[in-house]
Amino acid sequence: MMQMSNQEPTKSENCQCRQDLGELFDHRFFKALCDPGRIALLVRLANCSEPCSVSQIAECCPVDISVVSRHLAMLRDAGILDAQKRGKEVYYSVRCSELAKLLQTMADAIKACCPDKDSKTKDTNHE
Amino acid sequence: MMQMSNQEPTKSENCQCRQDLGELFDHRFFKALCDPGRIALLVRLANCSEPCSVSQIAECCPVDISVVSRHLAMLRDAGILDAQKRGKEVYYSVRCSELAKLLQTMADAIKACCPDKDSKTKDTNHE
DNA sequence: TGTATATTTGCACAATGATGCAAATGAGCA
DNA sequence: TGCTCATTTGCATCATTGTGCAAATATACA
Repeated sequence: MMQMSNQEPTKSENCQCRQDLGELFDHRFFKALCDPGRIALLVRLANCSEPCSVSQIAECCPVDISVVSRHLAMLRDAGILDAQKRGKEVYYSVRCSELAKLLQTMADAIKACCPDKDSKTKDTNHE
Repeated sequence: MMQMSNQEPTKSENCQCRQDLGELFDHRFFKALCDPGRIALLVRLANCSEPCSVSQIAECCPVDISVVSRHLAMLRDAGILDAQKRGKEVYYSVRCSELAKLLQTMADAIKACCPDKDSKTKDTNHE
């Protein structure tokens, strides 16, 4: 999941949100991040400049390493993390660009739904 | 929750993400949106230009109205929706500005963590 | 006050999710 | 091949969550 499907806002209406909000806001993405432990893993990896192995990540976690492994796999399946195998170890890292882009797209979509355009709409369809 | 706490990136380091990612990414926010039914409610309300009552919203939902009421309350408690009572009815609407701002802040925070600054960093700390 | 409508809440039950342990799988190395 | 380490997976258990029904609460109105 988390395919970005780079679709421009159609701006056929002055409300751009009627099109694809349901697809953009995928509950699986939010489900992946609804657990405090998984959030912690994301933060841990985001603060890390390099990919980290499961063991390295699990060092600072109070839970069993199998739990960490499962959580990392969930974040990977949600498109939030990237995993690459080097030897016996699996190195996880945050898919920063994709994640940032998705959040940005969500922010823009919600912004486009604002009834009062106080948030400085960049496409001012003046009429 | 969902207090925005308008803190500027400190940019003391070239990685701005080390500060408050853990607070910014609140699992309660994601938990509120991890259910497909609640996502549908958010989309429904975002597509609506005006606030809608619980009954109006529940009309297009396959679940009991009590479930809708509970879901709306969860989204309200998460800071995603606004509720205001008019007579016997409670009208819900999306807190567009706040929601967009939160998503934007998250996007920026993740963007700042990108190891390769391919995503057009707006604050180019050139060195 | 009594009635009707809108919404919320208590409760029970089913479904889902998180966790730890142990076993299995995969990869490097002697 | 046999051994070791890293990671994943099966399984059982416990906790959390979603759901619907019924009752309770809140508000408007006759």
